[in-house]
Order: sequence, then C-alpha cells, then structure tokens
Amino acid sequence: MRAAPTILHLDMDAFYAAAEQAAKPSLRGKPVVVGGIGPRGVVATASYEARAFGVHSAMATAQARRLCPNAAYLAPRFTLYREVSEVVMGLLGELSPLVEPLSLDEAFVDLEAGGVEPSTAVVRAVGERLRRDIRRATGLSGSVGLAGSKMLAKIASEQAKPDGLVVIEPGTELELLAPMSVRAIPGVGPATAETLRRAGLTTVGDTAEAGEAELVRLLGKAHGAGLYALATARDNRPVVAERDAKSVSVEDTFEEDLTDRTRVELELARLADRCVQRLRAAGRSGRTVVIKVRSYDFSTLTRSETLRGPTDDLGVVREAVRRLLDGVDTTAGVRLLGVGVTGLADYTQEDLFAQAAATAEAAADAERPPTAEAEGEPAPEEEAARRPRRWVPGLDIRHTEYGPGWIQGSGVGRVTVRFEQPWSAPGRVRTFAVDDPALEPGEPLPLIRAAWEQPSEPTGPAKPPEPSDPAVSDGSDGSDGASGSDGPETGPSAREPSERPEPDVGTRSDGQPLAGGVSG
DNA sequence: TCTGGGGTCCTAGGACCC
DNA sequence: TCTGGGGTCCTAGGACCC
Repeated sequence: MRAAPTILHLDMDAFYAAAEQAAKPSLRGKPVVVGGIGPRGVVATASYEARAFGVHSAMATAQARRLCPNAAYLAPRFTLYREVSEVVMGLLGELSPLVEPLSLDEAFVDLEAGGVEPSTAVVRAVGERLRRDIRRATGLSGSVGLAGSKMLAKIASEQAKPDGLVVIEPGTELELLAPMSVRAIPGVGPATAETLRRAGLTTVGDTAEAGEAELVRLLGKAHGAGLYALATARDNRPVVAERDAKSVSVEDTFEEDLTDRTRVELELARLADRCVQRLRAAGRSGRTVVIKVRSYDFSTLTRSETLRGPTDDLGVVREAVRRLLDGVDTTAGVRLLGVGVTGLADYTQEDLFAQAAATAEAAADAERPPTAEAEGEPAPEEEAARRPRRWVPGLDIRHTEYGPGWIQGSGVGRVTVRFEQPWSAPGRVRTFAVDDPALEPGEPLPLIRAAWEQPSEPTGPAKPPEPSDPAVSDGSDGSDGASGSDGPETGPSAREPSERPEPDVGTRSDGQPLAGGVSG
C-alpha cells in the first residue's frame, strides 16, 4: 500500500459493445449485445442500454433475447477490438514503462515508475488527460481508478464507471471498504461469497473482523490469508509488465451434442491442430497435453498426459490426444471438446530426447495418413469455399456497388446488410440473396478516420501520405457517399426499419461449432 | 433460462525418492 | 521389519477473472 495513489487501473466501458456502437452509427443509444449468437451462446458484453433490461455478461444469449428482444445481437469482431486495444495500451505506455494488461480492455499502470509526481492533484490530472486521449484516439470512453494498491485502484475504476475517474486517498481505504460486499474484492466469487455468508460474513468489514485464522479455516491457507490481507487493505502486489503464457488451449461447444465416436475423434484432432498452430505461432512448446470433455449434462472432465520433454509437434500432440480420449466414455453425448498444452517452454529449449521422439513420431505419421484428411475431410480453406457462406450478424461485408456495410441478419436465403461507416450518418438497409456475387466478407473499418481521410476542410492539410493506400481510396470513394448517396431520407432513426425483425443466422442446427468461430 | 472461450491459481491425493 | 517425514512431480478438479 503506497502513501500516494500512483497505481492506475483503466477499464474501458462496455468495451465490445461500445466499439460496435462506434462502428455502427445506427446502433448508438440502442441496446447492443455482443457474444455468442448461436443457441448455446453467452453474452460477452452488453451495452448500458441493454443492461437496463437486465442483460449482463455471462448470461445465456437465449435469456438475453427474452429480456431484450429488440437489442442488436452481434458476433464479436476480435480483430477490431485488438486494434483498438493496441491504441489504448500505446497511450498507457506513454505514462509509464510499467503497464500490466489484464485483458484487451483493462490494465494497471505504475505511475510512480513513470516518474509521475506522487500527488493526488497530479495523478488525477494524468488520469483525466488519459481519458481524453483515449476518447480522441478511439472514440470510446474508459474509466480510471487511482489508488495506492492494485486492489483499490480496481475498486476505484469500478466505482468510476461509466466514463469517470475516482481517486481513493490513502488513509481512507478501511472506512471505504468496510460497508462493501465481499464480492467487491477481486477473487471472491459466488462460491467463496456463499461460504462466507454461511459463516455470517457478508461485508468486507465483517471479513476483516473475523480475523485471519478464521478465514484460513473457512477457505484454506492461500485463499484465506489472501482474502484477509485484501480485506484489511494490505496489498503490495507490484505491477508486472510482461508475463509469459503458461498454457495454450482451444475448445469448441457444439450446437448439438456429439454422439458419434468417430466425429468426436475428428473434432479432437482438429482442435489439436488449432492448438499446435497457436503454440507454434507463439514460439513455444509444451510438455503436458490436456483434453477436456463436457457432457450433455454439463459435467466436465479433463485428462492429461505429461511427455518426456516439451514438444510442438502436431503428430505427437494428436497421438497424446487420441490416447487420452481412449479412457473416456462419450456415448451419452458431448457438448464441448477442448485440447490444451501446458508446461510451456521456449521453443529453443526443446530437449533432445523429445526431439528424437518427435522425429520418430513424424516418420510414423508419414506412413500412417493423418486423421482429418485421411477421413475424407477437406482442408480448411477448401471446406470454407465449398460450404455455403454463413453471414453472421455484426460482421463486416463489402458490396461491389454499395461499399462497406455490416450484416444485420440473415435467414431463408436472404441476408440483410446495413450500409454505414463509423463516421457516416446511420445508413440504410438492403436485402440480398445469400449467394449474391456482389457480396464479399469485409474488414473492420477503423473507428476514427485518420485526419487526412476526413472530408477536406477548405484550408486543411488534407493530403494522403500514400496516394496508393487502399484505405484512402476506400474512404474517399464513397465517403460522404454512404450518407450522401442515399439522400436526406436516410437520416438517423426517422425510418429506422428495426421494427422489421430479421431472422438471425447462427441458429442453424447442423451441429457445427457455434457461429463466428470466435477465437481470440 | 441452461450455462463461451481463453486463461490463472490453488488443493489434494498418490507415486516416488531420500 | 515397521514406521517416519519431507520434497517433488503428476493428475484431476474447482474457483475465479475478463
């Protein structure tokens, strides 16, 4: 606990939903839900307008639809969120060399390490300037908490939401914490809260008074001692800039439970492929292979096997996965499968024995046909080309004539597209056949148009640095165009056709993994 | 109303070694 | 032969976070 509030916690407000509203003018001020679109999807982020209906993160999307049928339900676009996140993290990096990202939309910053004067007035000014810079650079709002420890900075940013800043003055923290619910303490979830409640402890104050010994008795050594420290505002955890990942994993929930054993094997082999791809992309190798199987009744089991040395070899991982599945009964139906690798080492540390084993496996692989393709499964690209395209709500699209837009809905052979850009007025909707050759998948547009892309001011220095930059031609080509070409009648919500319910995509029950293939 | 996907950390029992 | 205790590794599961 520091004597000055020099630990900053930034939390972007309703990040994914806010990014979608910034990208899609017709959704501003309206309920937006981003998450799994399919029958088994869950909500990742709800806009504040949707929260007013009781929709929140981790809720089943099906339930959200009942609570708020008029919200826009969108699949996540992680490429966009990552781009925005990089901009935000870049701004944090200007404050201090010590930035600890917790996710795409959240981070701690050690202002002391950044040489910021440790006074309340100065750190407050730094925080407010940061919020302005974030808004200018991304169009989005973030909330800032400032305090003398990580926990308090996080609690402060929570109190600041939405679009605010809160400083917790050192010396006031015990008084502040005492009446708060134990759930306010990071690390106290539903299970811990229930254990504490049964012991008569519901507030942070109760918990602090109970004493360390009692908490250890209730919760175990590490958790009890940790909670006691936090409840009494003792938190000296440093801000840590870089941490190496300790595991890599991929998983898929299927729209319908899998009962066919061959299909289970095939899907696991595919997951092994994806997992190894990610492992190699990170330049790592791992020693323990894990599979995860969630049954029709949501019971979940894991099986793991530790190899003699770290590997990033697909054949080795696939074989381990196959062996692990051998001991698992899947006849009753499988709703989720996962493959992971832990015990990560740097790729270069791969030990000689494992290397030799991997080489032997690879040689064996060469003779035995690899699973997926051997079973008549087309390569991914080939497969994508052959399957009818699935137009997923929220994703970007490009029409050869109308330009960039996004998918509002699709079904019964039709796809509905709204043509608008982050900087345009709300755009109009057009409907096409799903196989219309004029439609193709598009890329996310930046939320903020670079200065040289904006409609030129009379005296502006508005010259593109790179005349051949595709973004320039895209932007200027139809810019003003999207709103202009449709004329005044497309103005904001005047003739908003949102009353016309669009059938959604992603509800196909063909047992494919949930729409979006959202991997992030 | 049925519950995503990607992670981290902790616990507990058994094997194995000293 | 019986009884130990400590340390480390492996496996499985669970809580929690975003």
